[in-house]
Amino acid sequence: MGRWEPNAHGRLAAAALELYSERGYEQTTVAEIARRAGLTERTFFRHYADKREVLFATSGEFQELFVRAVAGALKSAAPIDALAVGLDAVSEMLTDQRDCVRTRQAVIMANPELQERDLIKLTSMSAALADTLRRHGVTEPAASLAAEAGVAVFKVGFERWVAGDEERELSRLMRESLDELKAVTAGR
Amino acid sequence: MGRWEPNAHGRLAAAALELYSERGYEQTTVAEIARRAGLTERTFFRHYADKREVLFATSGEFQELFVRAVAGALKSAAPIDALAVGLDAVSEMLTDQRDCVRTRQAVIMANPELQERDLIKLTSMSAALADTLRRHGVTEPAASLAAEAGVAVFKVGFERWVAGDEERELSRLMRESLDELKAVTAGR
DNA sequence: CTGTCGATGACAGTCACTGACATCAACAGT
DNA sequence: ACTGTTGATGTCAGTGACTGTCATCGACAG
Repeated sequence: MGRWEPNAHGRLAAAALELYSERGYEQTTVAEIARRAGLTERTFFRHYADKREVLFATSGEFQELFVRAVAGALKSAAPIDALAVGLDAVSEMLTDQRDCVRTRQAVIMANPELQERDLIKLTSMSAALADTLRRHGVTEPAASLAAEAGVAVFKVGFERWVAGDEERELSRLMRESLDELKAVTAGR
Repeated sequence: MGRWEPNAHGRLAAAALELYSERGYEQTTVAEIARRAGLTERTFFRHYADKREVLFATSGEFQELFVRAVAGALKSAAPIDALAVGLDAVSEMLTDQRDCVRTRQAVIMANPELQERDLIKLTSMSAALADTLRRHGVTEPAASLAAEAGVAVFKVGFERWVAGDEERELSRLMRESLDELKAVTAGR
């Protein structure tokens, strides 16, 4: 057995989400998060680069899933259809964790600093998708634009899922959003 | 004559851009910016909410120009064509200030915190465009998606303009980007 | 001449974040 | 069993962004 309680990383993330959700992001100090996790402030910053990052621990995993799904589909599909496959993959992942995702999103939406961090994660996602498209022969600027379009569809579909009642499936909302984007860019 | 030198706001913005550009954003303290502008740190924060915001003083004006152009065109054009008119309007505005815009963009690209702020300004722009589309009868989610698409085209066109040589006109790059987006969402 | 106003300065305080060094269980090699 | 190393953590003293509060004092209205 180790010298310390295991999973300090996860304990910090859980404590942070609780506190941000209970009293708000700004009203929570890093020292409080660390104390609830049974650690010190200094140790918090050894696990997370800053006070915001603790809410985005899984974003790398999320990005990888999206990118892998798109890369797999690209061998036999047009870029826009490969992106649809990726959107389907992430929809499934999010559907499994609906309550946790909603709590987290409520915290993010309540604070501009967290929204900024969220946006740069989506930009990172867009860059990774564009890179994948390029590796499969899509040229610029089509690759960047397709990736941006895919992320835009994700943003709108996700927002509707979080805001709406539980009846509407995420994957269905994603497909509807993609169809709307196609319609609107076609001039309708 | 006033008690103080005029245009404290502008002096702070100029001093900040200089210092960020000369030695980098992180290596510059707010006290240094204020001193170069002949003011104190406390006064800096009366003019700008934080150290980042001083680089985004004109973003409100920029957003208004874009929105107004789109709103004007919407009376007789489809959403996507109205957005094209807006892109043309902002292209003209930026073309007039090419050197200053490039300096500023180099500073932003060199620092993640500034990129985050840039992204939330673009999101604000997207929200304003979506609102304008809704006011002109476009329903959700088409309005949000069209707005996101317009901003995506702006991002890609602008990036190519800043990165490329001076021969390529911004408005031309914007139109090319929009055409590429149409092509890629149509499945090609 | 006088009272209000508005932009600024002065100053103390909180908190996010960092660097440097100390601690000490676990573990490997002998 | 002895010992040196390792790695996650604690401790502590910073720096700098940002805020609240009160003082200052030309301009300007009446």
